[in-house]
Amino acid sequence: MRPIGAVVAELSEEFPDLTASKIRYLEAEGLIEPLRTARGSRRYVDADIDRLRRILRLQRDEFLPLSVIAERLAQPDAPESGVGSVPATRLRAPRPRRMSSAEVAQRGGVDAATLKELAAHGLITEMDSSAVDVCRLVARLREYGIEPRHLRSFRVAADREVGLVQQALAPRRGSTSSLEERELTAQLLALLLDLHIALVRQRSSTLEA
Amino acid sequence: MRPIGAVVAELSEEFPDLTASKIRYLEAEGLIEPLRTARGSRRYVDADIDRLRRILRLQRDEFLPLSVIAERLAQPDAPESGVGSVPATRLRAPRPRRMSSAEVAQRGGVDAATLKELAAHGLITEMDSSAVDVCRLVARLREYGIEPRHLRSFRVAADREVGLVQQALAPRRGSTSSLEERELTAQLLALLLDLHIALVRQRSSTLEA
DNA sequence: GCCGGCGCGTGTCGACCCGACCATGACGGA
DNA sequence: TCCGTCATGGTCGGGTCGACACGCGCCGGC
Repeated sequence: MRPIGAVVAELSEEFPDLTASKIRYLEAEGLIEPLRTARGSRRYVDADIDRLRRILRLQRDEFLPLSVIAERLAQPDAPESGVGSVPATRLRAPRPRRMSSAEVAQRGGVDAATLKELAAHGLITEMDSSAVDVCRLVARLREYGIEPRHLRSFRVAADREVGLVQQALAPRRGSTSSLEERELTAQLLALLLDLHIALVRQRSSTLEA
Repeated sequence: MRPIGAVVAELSEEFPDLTASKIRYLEAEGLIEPLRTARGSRRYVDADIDRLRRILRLQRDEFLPLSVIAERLAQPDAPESGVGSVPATRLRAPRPRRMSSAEVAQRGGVDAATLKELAAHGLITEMDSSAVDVCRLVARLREYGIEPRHLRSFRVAADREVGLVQQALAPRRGSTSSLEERELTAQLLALLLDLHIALVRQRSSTLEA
């Protein structure tokens, strides 16, 4: 239950260039709504401070624009860590362009032999921009001693992941537009990706101990 | 070796609202420097296109300001794939807190039975904040008819992924500080995660056709 | 009487878009 | 062959929008 000046003082440790002006602006943009005294003076409770702190961190650490921050705080879906949306857009956006093998190899920074190896292990099925990404990643993994043959299980995992989505959406087949279907596919894949991430994190944290 | 219009055409698939004006602006800001013909017309080679694509992805997917993008591209640390940093921070950041099963179930929005099922399938091994994430995701996947038993392969995939990292870093064991080691682990996991994403994308794009 | 708070207007910076105006090269018709 | 026109690309200056900083004049309380 503090006035705006106290809020600035309290948060100025973590955010030295926070000003009352900025806090008012955030309110004008609908990101916070503090209580008001009878005279119109703003009063902030602990929950407001917490929310404010989260907003400022998202700005400072992740450079998010306020509009995106607002969205993210509005959805209690994935409140901590709040990544979710990133794999979603990443999965949805780029519609791949077909290329020649030579182009893929060149852009991906690998030689023809490596490319053949990747195809043989099922890591590349289409020659397009996603294949270029795969090449680049494989090249970097090599620096750590990880070879394409070690990565076969990734192919299996990806196949299952996509297969699961296909299976889950099979009942709706035909009853929705193809646009909606693409959207649904992207959403489901994003969810599964988050699950994958969460599981890996769980494993790797036990690994540290 | 294409003029600016061709660049716009080529990239407008992935970035529909890309304009020549914007490309010129990015050049003015020092993010790209294409060749020039004798007459002064800009000419872009493949490397320029790749760099441009990375810049645009960082803008679209991570909302980074150009100044930060410039920095990031200047350092060859984790330049490729552009995503890397996101799973990296996601993987690195939250140090898990241990909780009771009841708390995990409550926070994750599932009942005790579901939690037991998840543990039985190996999807939850530790009762901590990552387990809460898993619960939430599973709950949402249920809306699509995907049950915990369908997700066993995810456990396997996560195990292999972490195992691979462990194996790859085994030779360096002891020769580096534990801090560096954690950093390396996070980097490698991020790379593998990107690979996973790229593979899934490749699969799902063939699925559409 | 001074300080903290209020709203309001104006200024700034980043990230662009757009229109004006000029140069070039390819074209089709007189 | 010459000429008009059109598509494409160049610079330059102004306009816009988001995200603020700052200063003003005005209040109310101690």
